[in-house]
Amino acid sequence: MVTILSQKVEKEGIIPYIKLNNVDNFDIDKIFDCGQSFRFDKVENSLHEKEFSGIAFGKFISFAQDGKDVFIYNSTEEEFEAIWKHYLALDIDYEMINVDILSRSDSPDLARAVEYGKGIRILVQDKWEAICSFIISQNNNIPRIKKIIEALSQKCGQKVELPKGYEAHFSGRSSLYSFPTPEAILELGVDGLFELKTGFRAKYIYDAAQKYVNGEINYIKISNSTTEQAIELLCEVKGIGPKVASCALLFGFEKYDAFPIDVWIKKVIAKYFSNGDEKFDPKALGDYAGIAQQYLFYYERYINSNN
DNA sequence: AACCAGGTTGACG
DNA sequence: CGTCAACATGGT
Repeated sequence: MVTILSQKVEKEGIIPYIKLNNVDNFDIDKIFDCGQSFRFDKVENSLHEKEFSGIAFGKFISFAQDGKDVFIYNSTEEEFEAIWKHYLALDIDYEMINVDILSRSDSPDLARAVEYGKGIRILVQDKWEAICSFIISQNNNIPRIKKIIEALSQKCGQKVELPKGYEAHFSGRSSLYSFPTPEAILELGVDGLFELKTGFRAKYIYDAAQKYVNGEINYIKISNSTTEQAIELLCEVKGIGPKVASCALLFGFEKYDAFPIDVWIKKVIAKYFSNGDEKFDPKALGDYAGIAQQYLFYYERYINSNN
């Protein structure tokens, strides 16, 4: 499905990158602009039509795109196979998923949302990072979520180096520190977290770190559970409710039927999926309801930004 | 100067 | 069980 067209090797002035050609259902702007990840920023004055760079899995990485050509800077072929291919969901058949979603409902609005959101991919993010990030996201807005996560990373993450020659691919806004481990969060303590302007979420983050380290939150067990059970497991952490749990599962655990219900989606349900007073059940949208949710979310925000 | 931001908690009917 | 203020902080 995805082939590596070329891999430039490091030599005078030419930095290594990977190029993939003819990639369908893939749009870098939509992927990094739909609110699922917080550590990537658009690269201004990119050599490509669109480019986002940031930190994931402790590495600086940049994803760029011209038409159906995708470029990955600062990755070897081995790393691409081991990490980025899965992270970008390039091993997942979105054509099939879109067909499946559309087969679950005859709503023309859903069809429009899928059409409009085509190209979004659910990243497969680090599990701890997803849990922690979406705790921070509660009752908060995206710019400030990013700011808090950056501060947290600078405070107790690991320094990540920007390889020589990659300055042009660095957005310059995101910092060069990895996302902190739960152990580092424990060392920082509730007071340290509070100083980073996390507010009432400080004790929530600490509790999550504690339960992640001592095994009360067992990511293997969560992975092997049904989405319904996994939500219950995650909700044992103070500050994780059904919405945050669903986000962590959708964005970190490949639980594509997890369906986070936030204020926007509430509006979507009321507008498009209200059948009298019968309650809407996300199960109606099938095994990929969470991906449908992303399409609907992205579409609804677009509708509301143009009026 | 109020009100909101991709929610959750704990208290109260 | 459903409802609702309070919760930090920064931006309009």
